[in-house]
Amino acid sequence: MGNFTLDTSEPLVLFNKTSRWNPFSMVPGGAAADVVAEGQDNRRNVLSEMDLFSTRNHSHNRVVVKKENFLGNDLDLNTGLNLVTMVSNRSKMGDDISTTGEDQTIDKLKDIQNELERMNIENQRLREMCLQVSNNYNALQTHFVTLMHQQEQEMRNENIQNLDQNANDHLSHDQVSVAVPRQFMELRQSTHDHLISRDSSSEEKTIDRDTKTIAREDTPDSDVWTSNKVPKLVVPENIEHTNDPTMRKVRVSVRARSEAPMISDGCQWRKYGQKMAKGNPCPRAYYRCTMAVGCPVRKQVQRWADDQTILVTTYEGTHNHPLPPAAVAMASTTSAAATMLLSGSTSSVDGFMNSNLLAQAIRPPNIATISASAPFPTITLDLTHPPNSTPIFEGYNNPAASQFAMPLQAFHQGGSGAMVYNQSRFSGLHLSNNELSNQVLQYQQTAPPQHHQSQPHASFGHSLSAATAAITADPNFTAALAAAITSIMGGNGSTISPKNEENNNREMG
DNA sequence: CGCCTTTGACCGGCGC
DNA sequence: GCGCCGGTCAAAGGCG
Repeated sequence: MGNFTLDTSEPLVLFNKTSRWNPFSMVPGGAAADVVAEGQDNRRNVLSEMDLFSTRNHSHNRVVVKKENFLGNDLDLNTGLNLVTMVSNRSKMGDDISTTGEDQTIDKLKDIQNELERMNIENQRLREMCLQVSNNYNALQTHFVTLMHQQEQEMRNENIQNLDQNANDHLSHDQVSVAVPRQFMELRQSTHDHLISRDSSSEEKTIDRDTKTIAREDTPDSDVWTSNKVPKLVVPENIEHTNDPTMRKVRVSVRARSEAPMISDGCQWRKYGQKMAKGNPCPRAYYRCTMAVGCPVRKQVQRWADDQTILVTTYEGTHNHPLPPAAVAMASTTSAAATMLLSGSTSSVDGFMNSNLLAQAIRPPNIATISASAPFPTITLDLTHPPNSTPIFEGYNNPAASQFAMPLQAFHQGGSGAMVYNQSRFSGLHLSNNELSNQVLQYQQTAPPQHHQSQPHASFGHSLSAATAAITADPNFTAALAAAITSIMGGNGSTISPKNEENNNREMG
């Protein structure tokens, strides 16, 4: 696998149907072996392409020589350095070479030509596939960004309207989502009047932050993301850029069955602590996002006490920087869940999810736990009940596959479990199964569709899902293609780097 | 050298 | 006030 060189940038000259490949006519005037060996790039590339389909492990630099040996051995012709002389002599001597030998040679050459033509066709087909996948990826990315932009625009308009018209109104059910965190945190101790005043200030903050968000896209800060570490990043416009400490109090917990010590979510994390938590024999690891200086996002990773095959990842906070495409899915998921938790209203969930035609297709119940008994309001997405047996994010060696499959899997229905809804101290929330499901399905519509295309099918479907996810997640198309091929070929691996795996295995047991 | 993990110390909230 | 607990800090060391 690692030896593949898939160069589709140039037409394959010698494979071209219009130019028949003839080893004796490769170099007009003779000296075929010498000239080829000294390297005409086109020809060398062509021969390298041949190796792509060969079962033999050729080195690129030696291919030409091997070809020569091939002719020499199989056709019983001396094609060594004296090839010029041989060819020349043959043309002079004419009948010295037996006609049966020539026939055999011609037959074998024809076979080789046929083989090459088949390879050429196959190569063309692969190129078309690559092109199509690339186009699909670009189209989906554009669509996704467009939807996110629309959603942000809607939210901004809603904020402005509320600010203009409802400055002195009572809190309404459809309060702007970002205004809710403080509102929620103060519920138990604030009077109605307090809520009104706080809400107004929150709304002002919201608009102010929106302005900052827009400004940030044009600031030199974004230049950070032109580094070669992350070739291309997407500003998650649905994700609020805020350092508001109240937002950090909301947590989104993702529970997933995985042997991997840590689920790769596309972000860069630095571990800053580890503690033994009460009631759990497995240590809890603390990570902070290191993709930008001052990013407030934290996450905790811990195996579940009741079932240590289940990994619980708890996110807290909102990224204050653009995210790589691979991280957008998870960040969007957690952000939407957090906002949903805080707003308790479909109309205020970031414009993320409005009503949709698929709502009736929901096969409840989902798994999402909202807990107010924890120190901080927490919504838990339980991904341990995959719709079709094996969780998608396990068993694929490309992190990108898990990055995308994991959040999406939470939203695949198929009777995946029950939505546990605990409102104990949550009088302010209303969140029905239907609402969550509506939002969830809307998210599905905004996500690259190939993910759920793959769901109904078994192994190949999963492979395809992993492949398409990898391609979608990886801005480097070549790398993504390699990952995709690996996935299709059934590679195994972890969702994290070997180093991390080793370390985390030691830690997490 | 930069980035990461490790790990003991420290801090603040909470219950008794 | 004290102890427990969750969360964070920061120095030390490892790694590529």
